[in-house]
Amino acid sequence: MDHMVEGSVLWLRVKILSALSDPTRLEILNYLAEGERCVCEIIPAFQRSQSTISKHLNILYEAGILDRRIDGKRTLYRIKNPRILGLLREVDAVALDQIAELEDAGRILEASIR
Amino acid sequence: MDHMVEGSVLWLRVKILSALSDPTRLEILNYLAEGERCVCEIIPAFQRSQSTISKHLNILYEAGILDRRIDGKRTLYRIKNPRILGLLREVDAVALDQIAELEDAGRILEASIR
DNA sequence: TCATTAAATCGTCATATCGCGATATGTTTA
DNA sequence: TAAACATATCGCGATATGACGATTTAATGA
Repeated sequence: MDHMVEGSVLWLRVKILSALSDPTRLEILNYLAEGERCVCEIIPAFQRSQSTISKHLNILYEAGILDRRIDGKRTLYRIKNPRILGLLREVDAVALDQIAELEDAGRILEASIR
Repeated sequence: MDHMVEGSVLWLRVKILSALSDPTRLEILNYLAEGERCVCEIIPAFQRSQSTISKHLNILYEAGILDRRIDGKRTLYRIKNPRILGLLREVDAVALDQIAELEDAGRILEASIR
């Protein structure tokens, strides 16, 4: 990410994809798919420290994936662009294709043993 | 990626997204969208060393994104699942939404100055 | 105003990633 | 079989990332 111009489409693509390529952040997005939640609700939902969750939320925010608003002493986060959920479903589709392929290979192997 | 079970859907999702979250690899995929190419063609198309390109290709291969076949002394790589191209288009759509949003903000700012 | 609560930020480890040159492996060709 | 070619792999330095506890910032409420 060094030779890239900040704000270029390639740079944005990488920023979005990097933000998504972490298991905790994917689970947070899954959790937020239900709707807006405050940090105080998100923290207990995951086995991570407050500072870790806060950092993950900020990464998703900086990548333009989450939006946030402050309400009193709480901060509420929500998915900014619902298109991101479609994107994640596409990732799932690719992952499921890979699993199906493995299962096929397994069946063929089993059949060849018998 | 520590508490995850290898082969789980979450693990696969992260593996796919991590493989995609690098500018060189995104450009390689863009290049391979045209069709199968040998490593000897891919290397000169990018400002990276042979070993670096080879490693990037292997990461994409390990993530199940590319397929490869050996033909004589060359290795040919191609996109395995065309669905990955749809996925990348979705990423672009999100990135373009973000650019559009920035441009809107710019227009509003400009108008407020005048 | 002082204590409490909520969240962000800082400092620091441990680990992962990217890049490169050097080297190893394998294939064709002379 | 030796030289040349194509690619993968190794080893290493520089930088990035993720995790945590401690600290800071900010708002509320007693």
